[in-house]
Amino acid sequence: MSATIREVARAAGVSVATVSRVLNDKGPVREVTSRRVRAAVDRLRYVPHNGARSLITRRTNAIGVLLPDLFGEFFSEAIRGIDRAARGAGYQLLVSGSHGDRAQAQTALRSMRGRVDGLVVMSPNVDGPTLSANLPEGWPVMLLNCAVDGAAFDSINIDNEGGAAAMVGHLVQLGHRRIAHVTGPADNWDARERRRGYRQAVRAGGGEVSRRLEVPGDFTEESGYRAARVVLGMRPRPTAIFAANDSMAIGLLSAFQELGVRVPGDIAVGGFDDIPIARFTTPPLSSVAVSIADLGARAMKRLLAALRDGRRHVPCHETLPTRLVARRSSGSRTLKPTPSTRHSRTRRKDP
Amino acid sequence: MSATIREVARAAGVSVATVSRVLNDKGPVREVTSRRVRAAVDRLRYVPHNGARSLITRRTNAIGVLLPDLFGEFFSEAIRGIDRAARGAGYQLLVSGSHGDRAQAQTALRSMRGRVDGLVVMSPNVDGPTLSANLPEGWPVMLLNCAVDGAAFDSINIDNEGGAAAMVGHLVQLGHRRIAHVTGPADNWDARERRRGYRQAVRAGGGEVSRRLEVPGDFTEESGYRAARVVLGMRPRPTAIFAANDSMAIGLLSAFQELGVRVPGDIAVGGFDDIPIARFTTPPLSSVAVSIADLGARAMKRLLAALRDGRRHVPCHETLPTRLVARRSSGSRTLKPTPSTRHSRTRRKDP
DNA sequence: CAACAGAATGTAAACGTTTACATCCGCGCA
DNA sequence: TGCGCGGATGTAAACGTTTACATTCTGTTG
Repeated sequence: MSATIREVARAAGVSVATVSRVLNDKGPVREVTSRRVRAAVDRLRYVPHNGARSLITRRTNAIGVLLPDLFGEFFSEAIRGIDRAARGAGYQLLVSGSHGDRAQAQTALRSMRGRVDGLVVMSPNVDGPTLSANLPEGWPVMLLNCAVDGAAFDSINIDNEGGAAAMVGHLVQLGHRRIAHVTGPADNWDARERRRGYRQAVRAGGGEVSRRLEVPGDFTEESGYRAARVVLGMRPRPTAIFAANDSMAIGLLSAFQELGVRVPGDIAVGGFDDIPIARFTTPPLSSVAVSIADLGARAMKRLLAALRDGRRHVPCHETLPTRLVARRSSGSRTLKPTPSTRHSRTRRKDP
Repeated sequence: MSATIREVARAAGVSVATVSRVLNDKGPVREVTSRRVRAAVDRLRYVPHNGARSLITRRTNAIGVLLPDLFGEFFSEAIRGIDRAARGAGYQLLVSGSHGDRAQAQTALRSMRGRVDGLVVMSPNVDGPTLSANLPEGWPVMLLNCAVDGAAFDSINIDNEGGAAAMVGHLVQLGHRRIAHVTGPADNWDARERRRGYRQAVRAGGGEVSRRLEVPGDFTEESGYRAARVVLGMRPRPTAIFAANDSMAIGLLSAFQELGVRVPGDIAVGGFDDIPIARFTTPPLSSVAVSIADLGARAMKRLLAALRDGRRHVPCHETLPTRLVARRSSGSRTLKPTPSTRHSRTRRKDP
């Protein structure tokens, strides 16, 4: 199909070693020879075979990315950040999404062997031991927002608990004492952490702590939509709701709009993630900003550093801070932002 | 680092050929031998080296995906669809995003050699010839939503023109005759096609066709936000706007809300893409649905088929139909959808 | 018991690179 | 002239697999 280095060598009348030297400019080679080789390369449209090359160099210049799923803003942002950092360092991305069960994850992991130099793993619903059991020994791995089990791996986590506490604290400060919570999936680590932050902040603020105020959700808009009716049915009725993510908060807003319940007049709403659309909902949604793209980029940077350090790298753990973004849905009396700042962060280029 | 097949062979007291046979279960091997080999594999935690394997088998079981960018709903959906289909067939994805200029695209292309069996290319702002010049000869390639130049490659395109015409026709049917259009970037193929559909439908409906009704945008929410004021300044004022994508339409809605302009009462709004959030805006946004994930999945399926056919595959072109989704922003008098159907399509699992 | 078929296993040559080492050549210098 | 030196180039051995082919077993049959 494609030309090999041997054919190029023959065409240029030199040895394969010389061609290799020209291509990677290593070692001495005369100008005239170099030109002859380059001409042959162009003529034959030669492109080096990366598989063969990485077999001998023991470097692939690729990073494997394991994701539990490929839905929505969150993962697309994460990939974007990872890709940006990887590209900057000359690395490619081998992406693998949707690992429902253990077997799938294992298969994906195995297929990475010999194709990548390191791994970024992001799976909030897979526990650490499972992972480490399936991982080849001594691979550079960066855990992203996983339930870390210990010091075995490098990891970066979002400060879910702190962020949730900040949002709930914000609601408390606005005078709310009965604050409902729409939770995420029970097996999701982020969701559990956020609930912990919620409980802690409610307690700290002297609000009512009760399981009855916690409505189970699953991170989908629909579950938020349904949760709205549940919350409205509570007696006495909560004056605020903290949804474990923005998608569910949007579901809440949508339901309230339909039911004629005013936000934040009748009930205040807060979300988590600050997805781009949050500033465009009606009313604009108060949320907790986590720069997912930065999270990804940072993970990749640290992985690359670990790759450079080699065996003498020591794993470390990091928690990324969040930022409270108060908009109208929580009833905060912040100034109305100007259009330019309102939109500045949002860059979407898709048709 | 990791064990090799040779070490496994030695540990099991057999030859490498036997190990290989056990692992790929090809050729006859006694049950007892097989068990010994498997035990050694487990003990050494052996995982085959895919690079070496694909060097000799000439198959990588990976597909390269070239994207112009990694922003937003559109691309994440596309990747999702592609990934789903690829995974189903046992293929991995080598993703490469953000190819601003030609050189970057070429670099990305080159780095694919020897790592993938085929390519899915999606770049609405790169012309065909440029691409084909950089592509290794005879590679299976599927063009996604590109400005196809001819019969050289396989391609799948969205029916941008038809979709835009459907939306504008819908507005015409509701009585609108002065319909403004917020365009996409000038160099974007989708954007140009949508404008063509807009013009054609306006003409067909006996509406006013004029360059002055076309406001330049760039697919960002912000450009839609700015376009709102431009449109409101037109005299006589248009009674409807068709935005070339939903992001810009959302920008329009946001601006109108701020300015106290009622939608659809004072002005009707239509978008394109039917991104998940469209049904949650206020008012819900009328749009043109294109199943991006299906687009990706379909592309991958056809690529895999082409891979199977090998040399006797003939390239073919396909146009994917769109579906008009009339919601309240256009003022259509459709029944209010029930909650369940409203939400059914939206599945997001991100925190 | 010889011969043989077929199953089980081993040997070694690929695949397309990189690179340590060997070789060759021209040149300055004793 | 002979020698050493360093720059330019070639040779061949890796890298970790698969697989055609050769070889060795194990029964079965004449």
